Amino acid sequence: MPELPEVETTCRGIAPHILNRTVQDVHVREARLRWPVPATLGHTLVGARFKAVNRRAKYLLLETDRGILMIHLGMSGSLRIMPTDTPPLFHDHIDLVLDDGNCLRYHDPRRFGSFHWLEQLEHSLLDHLGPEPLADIFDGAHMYQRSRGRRIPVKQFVMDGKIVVGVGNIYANEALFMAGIHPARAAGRVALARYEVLAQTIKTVLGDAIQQGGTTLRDFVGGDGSPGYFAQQLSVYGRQGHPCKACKSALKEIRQGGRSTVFCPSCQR
DNA sequence: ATGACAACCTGTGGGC
DNA sequence: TGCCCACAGGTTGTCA
Repeated sequence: MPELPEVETTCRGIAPHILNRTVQDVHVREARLRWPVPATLGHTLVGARFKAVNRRAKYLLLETDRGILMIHLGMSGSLRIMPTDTPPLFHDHIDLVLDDGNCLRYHDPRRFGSFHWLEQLEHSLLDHLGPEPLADIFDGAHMYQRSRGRRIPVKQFVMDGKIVVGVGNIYANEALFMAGIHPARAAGRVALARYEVLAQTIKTVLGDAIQQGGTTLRDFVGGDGSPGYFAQQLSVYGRQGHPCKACKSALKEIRQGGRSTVFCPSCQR
């Protein structure tokens, strides 16, 4: 489900509600996520106080005075703040009960998300991650340099977390459209100047989506339960067969790496 | 190293 | 109406 803007929206939404709160109790109703939720999570977390809420790639890093809770939302995960006595719904797998009558509740029908406990800010899943797309060190030169000699389609290249993190299927489609680059073009055959444009469109589309509270297609909700409003600004994703907003040509859909790609065959070369 | 693909899991929508 | 298949915002692991 969530790409970087949705994770960032969640991060900002829950932060004010959990900062300086202490975990009173932990309920794990379903431990079978992408990786098993540690059986000791409750023991470790009860009594811990949240000190900072950060994000790295699509991982949420909830820092406590004892260690760090690392959460990934997978395809269908969401985190919400609600009164502890709210009856859990189907697929509400985990509650972190706070000391103010609220809880942080994790909902995830497909169970592709994960909970990890870190003693230090160090984990194999965080190794080898590419730069943050909104950081200055991520630029066209970086993509250009990393793409030389590669035949992989540029769409799949920008979705590779070792190149740049956080760009999922929706925003990869949108950024390529904005940059006028054909998604099937080999990554190694995109010129530096075009990568400079692409780096900028990635930053723009992610930044705009964060401002809109993310994209809600089906079920994404932020920390307060409200949806994101970026879906209405999508130019290509989900608009196959509809007219290009720039040239009115019919948008085309193809499959790349098992994922849907939508683009304008006229504007994108 | 690279790239292709299966795997993890549930829900939904379209076609018949 | 009901059934079956394809597909959905992600990522890891395996294999050639």
